[in-house]
Amino acid sequence: MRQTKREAFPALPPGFKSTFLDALTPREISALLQSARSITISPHEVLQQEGEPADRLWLLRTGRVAVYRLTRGGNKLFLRWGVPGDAFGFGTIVRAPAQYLVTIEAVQEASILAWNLATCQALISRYPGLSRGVNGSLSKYLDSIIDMFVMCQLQSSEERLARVLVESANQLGHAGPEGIEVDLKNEEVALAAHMSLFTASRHLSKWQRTGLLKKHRGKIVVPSLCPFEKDPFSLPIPGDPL
Amino acid sequence: MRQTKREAFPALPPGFKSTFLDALTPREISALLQSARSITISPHEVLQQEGEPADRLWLLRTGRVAVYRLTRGGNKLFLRWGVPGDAFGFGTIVRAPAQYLVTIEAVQEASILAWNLATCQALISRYPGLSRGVNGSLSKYLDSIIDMFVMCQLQSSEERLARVLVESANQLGHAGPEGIEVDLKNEEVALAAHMSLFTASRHLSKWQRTGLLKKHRGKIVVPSLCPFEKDPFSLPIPGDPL
DNA sequence: CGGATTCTTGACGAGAATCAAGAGTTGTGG
DNA sequence: CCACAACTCTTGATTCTCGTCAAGAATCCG
Repeated sequence: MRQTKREAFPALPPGFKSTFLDALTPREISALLQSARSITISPHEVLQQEGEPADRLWLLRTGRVAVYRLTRGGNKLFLRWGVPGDAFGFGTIVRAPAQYLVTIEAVQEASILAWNLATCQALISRYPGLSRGVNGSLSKYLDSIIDMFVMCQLQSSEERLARVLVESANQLGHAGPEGIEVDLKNEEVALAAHMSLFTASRHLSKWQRTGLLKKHRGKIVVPSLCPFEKDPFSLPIPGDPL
Repeated sequence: MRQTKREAFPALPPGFKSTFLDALTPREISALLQSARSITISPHEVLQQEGEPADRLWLLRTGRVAVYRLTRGGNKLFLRWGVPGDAFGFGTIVRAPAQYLVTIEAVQEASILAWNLATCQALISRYPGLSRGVNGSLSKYLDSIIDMFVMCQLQSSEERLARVLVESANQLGHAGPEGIEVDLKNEEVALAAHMSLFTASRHLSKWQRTGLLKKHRGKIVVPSLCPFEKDPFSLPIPGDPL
């Protein structure tokens, strides 16, 4: 119902849905959008880097981003994908002055709305619904991080990779002649599934031999036969490890 | 400054500090405390169980609790310690109707303030500062979970155990004749450090041989020589793995 | 055609879980 | 006060998963 109204906003793409805006009235959303600055970024561009002072709040309009932590060695530790409707940079309004605590990078061409620190502070004191939106978003992130943590602690590399493939197909995949195509390199899937490049390659090769999927350079194709419903890779996996 | 005022509340122990209450005025805190119910629980008692409908918001007054997830096999996946000032059960106010998504259990005798669902809803619409308190708490938890995740992905079992010991000594430890005593069984330390009982035992034995600590049944004693400042176990560990 | 990426595969080894057996500690009841 | 049971901890042997390294194959691009 409220969503129907929100679709009327020219600044937001049709079908746009955001936990972040859920607690706001259409009038408030309108005011929020007007005070935002619109940005476009390309794949591999970095939106925010952990450690930098947090002075911007973002709302992803279209496209996809990856959220990760950098290790001391400069490696990436994947945390989650960001999809349209996701907001980032909460440190800016929650515990200013703060620093970003994750790094965010585009994986697809993305369009973003941004508010600077001063605007955020003005908005937050004016619209209490904004705080509740932040609550909802933070709570969702917390949930998803806990899930990711549980996954990494309890599942084998094979299970993790399968899950990542299904999630990626859902979130980043697009229909192709042979099925759903996911434009990710082995390195990127491995990152998201928290395993080495080689382990990922081995599992993927095995699945390709079994005919579960087809691989190309920088792309994985899974047959579109109902893989959206249930994890198709959960079957070939031996006994439930729990 | 605000903290000085808060110490005046008879319902709160002296020195009590809580992110959750930080955004509220003394008057609001007073109202909040009056509408709370006070509870006491003993070690191993379960405060909330994941999956149950979230109908209570908690604030830990004194004592310690453990926050964890249950696996399908009934095993525990440790997430964090809860210390006085920590609040739990945010689902109750953030996305009602909700279910608890973690299990919380006392590890020490604990005293807790609780608000039921109806009260929460009344309070949340009345005091916008409450939302900001929730924001701060959620953001803190998110940060700590990410840290825990990073730790588990990048550090060896030895490093993790060392870190857990130091943290446990800080949070649960009490002074004894030979040093700081931590009343945890091997099984519990292993749980917190995310490793098997046996791996934990091996590392602890090794450290005991080196003289870094002393062990008893259900208790670990670390010499109180400045272990509060810096991780004393970081030294014997070989090259930095990153 | 090079040159740069990306991917594959095998060999090897480190780390940690599992299993098994037993030693040490605590508490209880006779 | 001792004997026994229950619990907790230790240690070694074994196994498994997965990361690392090395070498080379496949693909893409200028």
